[in-house]
Amino acid sequence: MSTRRILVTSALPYANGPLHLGHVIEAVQTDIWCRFQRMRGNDCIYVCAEDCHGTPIMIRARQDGIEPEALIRASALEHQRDYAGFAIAFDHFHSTHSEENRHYSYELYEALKKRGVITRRSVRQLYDEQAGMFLPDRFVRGTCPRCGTPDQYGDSCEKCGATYSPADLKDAVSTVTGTTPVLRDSDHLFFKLGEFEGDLREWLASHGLQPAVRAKLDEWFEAGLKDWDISRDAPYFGFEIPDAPGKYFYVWFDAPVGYIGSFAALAAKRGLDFDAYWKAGATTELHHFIGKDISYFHTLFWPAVLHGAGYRRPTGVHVHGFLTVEGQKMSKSRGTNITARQYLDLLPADHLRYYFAAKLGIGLDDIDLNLEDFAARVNSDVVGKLVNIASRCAPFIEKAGGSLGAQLPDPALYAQFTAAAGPIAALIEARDYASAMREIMLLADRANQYVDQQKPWVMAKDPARFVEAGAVATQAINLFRVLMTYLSPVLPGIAARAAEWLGTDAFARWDGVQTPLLARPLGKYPQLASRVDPAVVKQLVATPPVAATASPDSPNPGKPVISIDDFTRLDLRAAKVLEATRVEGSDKLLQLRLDLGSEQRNVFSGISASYRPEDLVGRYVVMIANLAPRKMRFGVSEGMVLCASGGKDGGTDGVFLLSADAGVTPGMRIS
RNA sequence: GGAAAGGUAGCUCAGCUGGUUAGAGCACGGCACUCAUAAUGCCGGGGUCGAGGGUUCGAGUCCCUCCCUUUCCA
Repeated sequence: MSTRRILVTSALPYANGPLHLGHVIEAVQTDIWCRFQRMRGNDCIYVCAEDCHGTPIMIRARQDGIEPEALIRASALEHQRDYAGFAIAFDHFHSTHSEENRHYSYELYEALKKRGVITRRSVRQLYDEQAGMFLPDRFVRGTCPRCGTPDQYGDSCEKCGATYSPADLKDAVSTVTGTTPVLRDSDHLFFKLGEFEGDLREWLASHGLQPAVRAKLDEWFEAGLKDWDISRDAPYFGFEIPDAPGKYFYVWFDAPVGYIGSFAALAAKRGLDFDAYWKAGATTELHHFIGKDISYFHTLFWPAVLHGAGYRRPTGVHVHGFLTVEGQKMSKSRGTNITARQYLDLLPADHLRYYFAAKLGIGLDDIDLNLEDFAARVNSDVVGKLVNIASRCAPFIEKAGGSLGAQLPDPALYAQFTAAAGPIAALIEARDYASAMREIMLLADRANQYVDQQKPWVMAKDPARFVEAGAVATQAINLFRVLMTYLSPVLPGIAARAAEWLGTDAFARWDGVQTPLLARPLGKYPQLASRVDPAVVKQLVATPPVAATASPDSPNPGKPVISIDDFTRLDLRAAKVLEATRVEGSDKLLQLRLDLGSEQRNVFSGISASYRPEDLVGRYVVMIANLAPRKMRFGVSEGMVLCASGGKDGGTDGVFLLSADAGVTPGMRIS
């Protein structure tokens, strides 16, 4: 088999928030494939990068009172740490805010311009005069022009599903300043996607995209390919366009270029041949793993841009569905927006990797993380079936002298297991991991049946039959080794521990299973994996742990000095009380509906003893807007209202709400 | 609104181009075993395959209508 040279990417995480399990499932899908390719002897490179540009980053940095560069640096570190926690084995993780990316963004742009597929025309957009900037759709809210639902985004209505232009919105408000935006014209640069329809059709015809993706593409072709707006006006965090001062590349133009930039940085380090991977006619493979939300960019714009600029096009674009939790889409207020870190703080990475693998097929269907199912599945498959084969046999090896036997008592059974190497490899190659896991677990059942039939524990009661029991164990452990080889791309942590026990080369190569492990001394059997406690799994969607506070009994607690950065982590806002109601069943809590300007929040506050609900409506309070939502018996509290209180030591009873002076409007920042 | 995907045992899912009594894992019940992280093995109960029509000798599998869920709309 000739060695394939493969470059693989997964979508770049955006630098404005932590990694959540939706990012993780994609990275796991990609990582399994890459590890598998390497075991097969292929030369497989996996790159990714931090996606750093765009208005949201700029606004977020401004809100946090830091430079965008500081924001993206911190975010990239956090993302890489979390990816590492899930054993995602990147060859390189780069940044779209890098010299390499600037270089290739310019190069692609220049090439496209030379080819005559960049055009310029005027666009009328909403402009925030106070902030001095054009507003992306997501930064405008207003009333849906069709159904009249208030407080909708500038591009579509959540209620009736209508899509429209922000200029059509009624009572539009900028979420940046809270002011009413005006219409203003500006020249934009466009990529003439329609010029590439023939090339795209030809490319699609020769590449095995998933049927659902293909159907979607047909739909897009049917509708006609429109020009793509690739520029944005200053102020914008990104790359300024060389021949268009004051204009920047739209983040979606330079984001996929991040794949190139990241590879280029790696190539410089390793001395790889750049052209062999990226220039037209390249014989290497290029595979992108993405979520279905961004398939338009990856199946139309990206191949067209690459082709237009004289670059090679992707070999494969592999699209997966979204991750849902407990049957619902991930939602902060429901507590189902599980971050990578939250998971890693509670449970081992391999367990989730297995669960995802067991559910990832080739379709675009959403994948549900059902917590009960997760615990049952992992405990039963990974621990009860797979690891059990090894752990139940290890004692017999020890009794037989500590080494694997010199031959297999049942070579035919072993051959059945190794015969699966081809079919299982084909399934993983085709990214049908769910089917592969099913096949593997069927074999795990067979291995347990074998042990059960042989009854080595009966043999081990008679010292004269220790060797016989050891032979059965040798057979079973070899069966385990075959299965562990198939699973090692999925379970790198367990595979690493098993390799310490069986030998470092035990799972190194896919076809290593052709040679059984015999007459090899084994170390002490290690705990390879442990069961998960369903109660712990439940905590994934429970209240995020509240940061430990100073010990309550220290008088006037002398809290440590903090930096301005610590302070700016708090998003303090002025909020207007829209509704206040007593909470049935609680003598302390009031339920408040707060207006934050851009949104409304539901907050529970323990002020019932000091305030009457009817006195609160209409007044302003101070709230922490970025406090993690907390699930309470009566509902989810999405923030916290600040009060002064004397406490029992202060000698004063009651709590006292903080408020703001006249002139304040809902959502104003407090600093 | 337009389009797509899906609705199969309590749960998570397989069921290819229509063909014998609809499958798996988990959960559940019984039995066996005790080597193993209360693991494993054997047996079993459990589904009008979203609803209603139609095509066919025969439909979970094709067609139509409807209901529900999810997603996409640059």
